[in-house]
Amino acid sequence: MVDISREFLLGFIKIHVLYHADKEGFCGVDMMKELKKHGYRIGPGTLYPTLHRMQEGGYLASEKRKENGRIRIYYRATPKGRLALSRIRPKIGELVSEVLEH
Amino acid sequence: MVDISREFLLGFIKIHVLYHADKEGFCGVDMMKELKKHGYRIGPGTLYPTLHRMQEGGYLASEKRKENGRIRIYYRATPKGRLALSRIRPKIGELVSEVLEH
DNA sequence: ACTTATAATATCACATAACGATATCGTTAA
DNA sequence: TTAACGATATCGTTATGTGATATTATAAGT
Repeated sequence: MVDISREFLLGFIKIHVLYHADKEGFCGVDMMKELKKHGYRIGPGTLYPTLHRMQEGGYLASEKRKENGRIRIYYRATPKGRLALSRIRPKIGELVSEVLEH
Repeated sequence: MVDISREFLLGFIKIHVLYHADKEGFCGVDMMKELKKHGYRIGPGTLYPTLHRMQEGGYLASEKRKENGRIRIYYRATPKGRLALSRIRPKIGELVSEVLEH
């Protein structure tokens, strides 16, 4: 655990993934860059298995696209993924009202 | 994973734990009740090892107290725990501005 | 055409964590 | 003294996290 607060924030990463998968779709490297912008350092050895599991769990669907000759795998949220996101939202609200506002 | 969004929310539970450990201290059963109020079902087999790990990681300190004859172990946040919490707060803010507000 | 560089994704091996079921341990009530 | 109970601990299995490394495919250089 490199960063002091890493163990608390792994779920946050997945939620960001779900959100972006719902909003616009992304491939692995896109997501790593996006997460880096938010201050999360996540390596391919963590991200890719996570994407695979989220897909197996039915939260994400993937599609292979050729782009500049490269094959890239794009992920989108499934209905189940969107449902999960909608259930997570109020929990974020609770966390805020407790941890941020008090 | 019983609940659809459980895997995303485990970190939330730890953050609630950290928050309450900072604010008022608690013992295991208190925490289970508190989390239940927030809609998280967490069993002793998950909570206690988590508390132990958080203590080993230096986030929590514990103190045994006798209460109605029962020995109960109370947990408080350490300086490191409070530091972690202060680093987590802005991440919650980011999550909100992205997932809740957009 | 062949080699090299590069970019995206996948896998391996090990360590750590989640969690239901069950056990332990100490105290009070009968 | 022992039965019941409440709080915490442990076990065993399965799942997850992670760095390091491999694979795959195209593009660029010679």
